[in-house]
Amino acid sequence: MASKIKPIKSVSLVEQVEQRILEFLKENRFKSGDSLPKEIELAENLGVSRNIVRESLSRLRMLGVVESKKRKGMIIAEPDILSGIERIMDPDLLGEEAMQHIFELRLVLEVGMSELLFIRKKDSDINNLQEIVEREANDPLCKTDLKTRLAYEIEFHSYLYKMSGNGTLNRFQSMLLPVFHYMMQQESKAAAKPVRGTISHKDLVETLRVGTAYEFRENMRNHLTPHFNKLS
Amino acid sequence: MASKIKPIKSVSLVEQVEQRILEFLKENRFKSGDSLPKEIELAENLGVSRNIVRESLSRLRMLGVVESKKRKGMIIAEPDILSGIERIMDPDLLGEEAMQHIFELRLVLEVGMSELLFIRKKDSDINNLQEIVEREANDPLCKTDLKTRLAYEIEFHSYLYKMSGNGTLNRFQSMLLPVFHYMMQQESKAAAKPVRGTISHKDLVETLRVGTAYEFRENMRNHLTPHFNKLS
DNA sequence: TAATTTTATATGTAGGACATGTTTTAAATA
DNA sequence: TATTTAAAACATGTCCTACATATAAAATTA
Repeated sequence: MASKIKPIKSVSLVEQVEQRILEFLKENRFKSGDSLPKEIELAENLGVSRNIVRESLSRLRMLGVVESKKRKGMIIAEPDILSGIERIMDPDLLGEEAMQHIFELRLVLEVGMSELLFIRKKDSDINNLQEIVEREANDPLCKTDLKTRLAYEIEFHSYLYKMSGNGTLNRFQSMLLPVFHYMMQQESKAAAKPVRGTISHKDLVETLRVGTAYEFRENMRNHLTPHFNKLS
Repeated sequence: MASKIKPIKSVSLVEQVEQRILEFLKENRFKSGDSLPKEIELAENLGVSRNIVRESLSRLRMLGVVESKKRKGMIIAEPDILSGIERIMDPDLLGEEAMQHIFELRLVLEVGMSELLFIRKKDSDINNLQEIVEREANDPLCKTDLKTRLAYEIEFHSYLYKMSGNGTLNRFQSMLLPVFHYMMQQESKAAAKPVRGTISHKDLVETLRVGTAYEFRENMRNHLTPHFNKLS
């Protein structure tokens, strides 16, 4: 066990101010649309320069907590929990461990998503999925070209996220794509055996149409078997 | 249908610079530990003031993409995909829709997580879970006090995330807690009938011990039934 | 009254100055 | 010479002032 020396509170001024402003907003139950004190007032009240306040606000602006208009000042907005992630979800920036975690997350989401799909599926959704599957089946490239197959794979699974009716989930999936791409490439390089589960996209659509959430969940688990087998 | 006038690219300088720096890092395959050009150089090369560069770097610093030391300059770090979310995951800041999405996300994760649990479970984990369950069963407060029951609920489910062996997932769950708390309070206020699934924590532990990932998944789905029933 | 112009103001951008704490270099001491 | 100590150099951190820009609000005009 490490005898960690001491963490000490050596957070930057900007970070402290950011926290103070966030606390201020929470404690005072600021609602979307309310207007914030202006930068100079914040700076004076906090006893720091306007620069520091601006850096803090810039961070909050990035997270979608506040929005600012030229003369009107700054107003509260509903933060976007994904905006921060969006910028850095890139294989060139993330570490191996993070990538692995995210890849696993995708598997977890798709298996766990079943219930939402059955609650919110519409006939048009099934038809659209059917159309994707047929296009995939009739595409001769699909047998030979890995890139083509990957494209259908993505199109199909992306549609499922959209069907979930959960916008956050849906956006999250679109961010996952680069990581997904990267991991698939690694896989195809390493093993050179693009094993596929015994359950196809076609089967999944059929289950969505006439099956149950429970069946779909297990079929999806089966469909993803090659990926699960890679875990340890 | 809206005839949206024009979005136009009216992004702030800070945002542009942030993007440019991120692109710069990606394109040049910067690795963790590499050092960035100094602020003044960035400012000169980009043709903006040092203030702008600093605001951009402040954002990247928040996301964990870079770290800075007094004289050494700034170095690349492995970004933390959750650091942005962490600050704003608060019922007082999030909107109703986001809260709903997050709550659903929790359900999806816990059902989908089963496979990871069975891949990574250890005997000590089972024993620890068993201990939690027994403590819960022997606590007389559990029958009457909703707060106590909620505490056990959280302790149990939190441990599952820890067991998943996925640090990202685990941290994410700890952030979810405030939202979870909030939603549970809303539920108990509205219906006043804390319905519980037919599968108890004890059952789940037993399934973890002697069952399969498939059984656990369905049992967890059952355990969460009251929450799923609230969805539409 | 309605349309137009002007004004006031809060944010956006720029650039200079100094503080702070490291790292390197140089000086001083043994 | 080797080691310790002090000085200088330097990048980030903080503060300040000034001005640009856009727009809500006020004043003016038709």
